[in-house]
Amino acid sequence: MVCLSEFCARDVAVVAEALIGATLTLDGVGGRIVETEAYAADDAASHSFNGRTMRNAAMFGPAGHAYVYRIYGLHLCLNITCGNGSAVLIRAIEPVTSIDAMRRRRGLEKVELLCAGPGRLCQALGVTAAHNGLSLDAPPFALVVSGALEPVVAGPRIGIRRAAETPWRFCLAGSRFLSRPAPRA
DNA sequence: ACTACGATGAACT
DNA sequence: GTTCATCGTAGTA
Repeated sequence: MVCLSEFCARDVAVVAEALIGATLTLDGVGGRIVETEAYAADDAASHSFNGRTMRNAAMFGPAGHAYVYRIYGLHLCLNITCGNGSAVLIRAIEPVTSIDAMRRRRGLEKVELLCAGPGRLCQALGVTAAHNGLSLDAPPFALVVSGALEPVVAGPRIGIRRAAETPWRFCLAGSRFLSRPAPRA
């Protein structure tokens, strides 16, 4: 496999789909990515749509880095940058490693819910605002993309008002770890 | 300075 | 299905 920055520096919808099945960890805590969304630069739903600002600066930095932002004043969301103002939101992970650490942060909870949602997975992995801009190809992060061709279903993105029909949410077909039911194929 | 509003999650009915 | 906590950011003045 080519290096991560090359993998990410492609069409953001292609990257979002290709990231399904990849393994993401932070300090060894993490698992398999099962749900993503693509946000392009020329995309009315994207934070980068109105140009570079203090908050979205990481989206305009190198591909393969973290873009972390706060939403609704309380939750954090983690994205993987794809260059030129585009990024992939990580919406759900299937917990694999250090599930005990996730439970310490999230409380005793069904494993299906530990990383089922962008805010939940940030809490479970221990993502903080200090991780904004860091490479996902170096500690404390590790991101290993899957060589296998995963069965993916696409549908509309969650929780946006503009460009609401664009089918840029990608889910691992049949996964029990999604933030919401997968769109019907 | 002021204001409106989120790429959400949890706790309700 | 509904409500609401909670605040940084960005747009406006």
